[in-house]
Amino acid sequence: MTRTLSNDIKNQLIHDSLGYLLEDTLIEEIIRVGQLREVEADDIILNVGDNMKMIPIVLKGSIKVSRESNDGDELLLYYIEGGDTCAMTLQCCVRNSASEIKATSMEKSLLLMIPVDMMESWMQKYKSWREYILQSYHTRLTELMETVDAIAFMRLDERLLKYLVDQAKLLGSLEINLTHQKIAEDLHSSRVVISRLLKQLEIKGKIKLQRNRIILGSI
DNA sequence: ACATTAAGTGATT
DNA sequence: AATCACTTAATGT
Repeated sequence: MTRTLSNDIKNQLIHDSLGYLLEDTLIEEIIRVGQLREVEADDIILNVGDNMKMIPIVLKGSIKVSRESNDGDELLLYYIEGGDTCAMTLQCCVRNSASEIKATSMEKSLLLMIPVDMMESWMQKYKSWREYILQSYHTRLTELMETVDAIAFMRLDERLLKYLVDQAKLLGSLEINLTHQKIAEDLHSSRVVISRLLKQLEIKGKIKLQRNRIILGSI
């Protein structure tokens, strides 16, 4: 939660990220009720079992959404980037049920929190809001299918490479600062296996390995 | 110098 | 592809 940013900056940010998507009167309402929230890298925004009463829209940065099993095993589902929101959160907000997913920030990010109560009235009032939400659902579903495909049809080494490339694209850097352990968690594999596959990728010249860091040759 | 954590390796299932 | 058990390397105090 931050109050340190001036309202001017807040308004500017909202206009920049959402202005071309949503009608002006709605933007004004968003500015009125939305709260900015700054998160650091690796902050947990939403955990499994949480009850959210605010819907986050990502203004800056990116969020990782993952599934978690009872015993703490994870699986990466998809990412959310600037200007986008998470449909799953929406659903669990409206039904006021516990979250099925976990959301973690990948980098220092800026979120705009919208109280759930606004949702329903906006759905009625604003065509652009309905379209925005629907579009969000669609995007999420498409991305989800892509991950399902990856899990079902790709070998783990292909999946790993895709993961690295996605990561690089998202954070806009060929240097990926992750441990093998973290990668193994996202892909729901084990560290040893990931280490070995990474070694193979290095031998093939696709990446360079350092401690806590992987450098991609190209995207 | 020592402890801690990340990464590498061989063997086994 | 996963797991175990162990080694080696890098890093923080």
